[in-house]
Amino acid sequence: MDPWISTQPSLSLDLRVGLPATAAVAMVKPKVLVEEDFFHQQPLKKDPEVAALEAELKRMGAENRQLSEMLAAVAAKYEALQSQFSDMVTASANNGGGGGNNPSSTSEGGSVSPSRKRKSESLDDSPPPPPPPHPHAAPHHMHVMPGAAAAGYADQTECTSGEPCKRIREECKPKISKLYVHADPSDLSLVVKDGYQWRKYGQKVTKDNPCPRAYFRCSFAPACPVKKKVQRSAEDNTILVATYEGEHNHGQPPPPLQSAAQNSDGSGKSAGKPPHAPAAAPPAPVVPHRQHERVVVNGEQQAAAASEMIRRNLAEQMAMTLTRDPSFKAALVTALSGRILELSPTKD
DNA sequence: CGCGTTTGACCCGCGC
DNA sequence: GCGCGGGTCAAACGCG
Repeated sequence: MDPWISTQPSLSLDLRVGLPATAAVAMVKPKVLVEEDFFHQQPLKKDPEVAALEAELKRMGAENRQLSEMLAAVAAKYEALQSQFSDMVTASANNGGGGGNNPSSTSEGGSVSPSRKRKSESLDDSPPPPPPPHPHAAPHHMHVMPGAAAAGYADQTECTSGEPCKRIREECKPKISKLYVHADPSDLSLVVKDGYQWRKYGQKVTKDNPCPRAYFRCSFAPACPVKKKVQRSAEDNTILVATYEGEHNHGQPPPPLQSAAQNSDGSGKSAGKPPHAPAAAPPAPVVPHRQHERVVVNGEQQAAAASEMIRRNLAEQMAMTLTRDPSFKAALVTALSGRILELSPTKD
């Protein structure tokens, strides 16, 4: 993600307060160009007013440069923090993931096991098999909804003697993300096309929602621990809420060449045996919430979508960082007040 | 016949 | 301890 920042050498700040961050970042230079053209097209009216405006423009330009430097500093800080964060993530993946200090989810490695086996396993005193190395390759937090707990990177505290295991289980919960998909209300199939192959293993009517909830497991790789719950929104029947748990430990299945998006969800019967792709898991291929039953069908489009998401996230984070920076605020206030004073009718 | 879905039953955690 | 509700299992069923 950082490459995008580095490709923006001079994010000349165009102080458009109130606009979305993405827009503010996207349109930088045009305004300056227009103003320059404005001056160039009126060279004859070189009266004091124009001179004053020119001086003001120079002043603004200087401020612009200053703000750009501040922005660069913020971006550098962001990069540093980002790399620090990824280091921590990889470190924790190496320590906790394979270290054997993983009290929950030990059953994920085996193809089967969960609850019912647990009883017989508890009778059997054989220790649970060591968990497979947790991939954690690429956190796909992009489409994690703010309310959805992304507990994947919760600090992996050990089970201290006094701590209730409940807490441990909570912290070691697989990463959860939510996806909102717009679907035809007449379509009763709880199908969310996200590019992976899913096998339905259950359906249940829950208390708070008359619409049934469907349970899916990733059927692309036998050992893939990812599960998915799909349920229509109680408020809006046209919205499917897909809740993903865990991370894929395999690559995305190749898109079908023909009849794209027909079978991409695993709802199709002929799942077949897809070629194995043991590469590190890419982020779950999708999808800003509220896609309109639209599937990213090839890698290029996925890359583009992911890149777009990254840029958007980055822009939003930078905007947040900037708005939290008091010095940036001060500079902004100075610039704006200067501009307001300059435009005020009492000016003489 | 093989594979995926359906669906009723069971298990287990949690709150009271 | 008990009941409730969510999650999972597995036999039955359907389809190609």
